[in-house]
Amino acid sequence: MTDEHTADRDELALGRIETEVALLMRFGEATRRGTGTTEHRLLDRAAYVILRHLASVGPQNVSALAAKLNLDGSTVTRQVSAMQRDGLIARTPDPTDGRGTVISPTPAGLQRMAAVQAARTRLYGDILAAWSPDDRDSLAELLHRLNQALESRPRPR
Amino acid sequence: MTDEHTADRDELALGRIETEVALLMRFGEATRRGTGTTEHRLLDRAAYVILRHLASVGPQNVSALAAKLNLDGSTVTRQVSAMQRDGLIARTPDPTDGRGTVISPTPAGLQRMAAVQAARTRLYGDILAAWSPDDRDSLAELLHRLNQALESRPRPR
DNA sequence: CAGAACTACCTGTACGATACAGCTATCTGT
DNA sequence: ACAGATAGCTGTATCGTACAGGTAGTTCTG
Repeated sequence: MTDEHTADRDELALGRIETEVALLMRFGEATRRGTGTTEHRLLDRAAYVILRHLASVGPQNVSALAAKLNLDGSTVTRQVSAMQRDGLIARTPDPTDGRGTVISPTPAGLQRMAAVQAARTRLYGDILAAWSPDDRDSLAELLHRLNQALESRPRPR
Repeated sequence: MTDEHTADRDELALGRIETEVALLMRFGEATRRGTGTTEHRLLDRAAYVILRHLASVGPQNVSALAAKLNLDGSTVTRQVSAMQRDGLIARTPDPTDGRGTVISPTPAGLQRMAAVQAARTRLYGDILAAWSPDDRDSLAELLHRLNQALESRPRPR
């Protein structure tokens, strides 16, 4: 912004970030698809994210979940139905609103979530085995800030 | 590994990384889905990735693309067919192998790819407007290293 | 307080991206 | 020259998602 070198450097960094995020996304998807192996036999990803959210902020109704996850309500309805069938969450009528249904994680659901989380953490430990603690911290911190930046800018258009 | 404090700190960082990557993935998908708005009207994501790869390493056959993108050959076949229909790539018989088909980007394809790339880079510039150049560089670098680490460990199991 | 407008959820349906299985044409090694 | 491998295509199935429409319950308004 102040001089041309800085502008160039920024351009470059942004391009690299764009590239790397795209690449990471590819990896994530490939992993998700390809890994029927472990976790995803236990818990498909949507269920994992829903459980994490329920665990962190407490029981929620379908609409709140949908809003948080950026998904259509109907999608969440179905995912929640599947999770109920699998005993991962429980539906109870919302006492304060006859239309609503409150979704709560079951102990089994929380336990499965924790197991998947642990497996993933282990996986990262494996992948980042050669990294210094400082680098790990930095990555965690920068990703956190990136997500914050993304969150505060939900409508890119 | 050497002392308990380090181990704890690592655990923590790994957990955070796991969380943030999952979150980033969610964002990416939500953006992809929700954004019929701009880029994705122009170029769906698979096409973008394919074009990027073709642009960076030159014309490829379907199998090579599939391997690189971690996708089934049939998937790539269909994507490539759609891209051919849209004039983004051209198929030519492989002169050195009668079975093969070489996929090359067309000028139109490269141009669309560049436009999407520019749009994305601009978007990141927007999102990271408040970041210092140093932080941007760090993020780019760490993401790059993360992807490298992921790549050298393609089969987590 | 009655009807209108809204909201929460569910169900039907459609679509896109993907995988797997099976096919044909071609190539390669013995 | 034949057997087996490989490249690509097509058929079919699945999964996650969205959108449209329906029903029941809630809130607002005159």
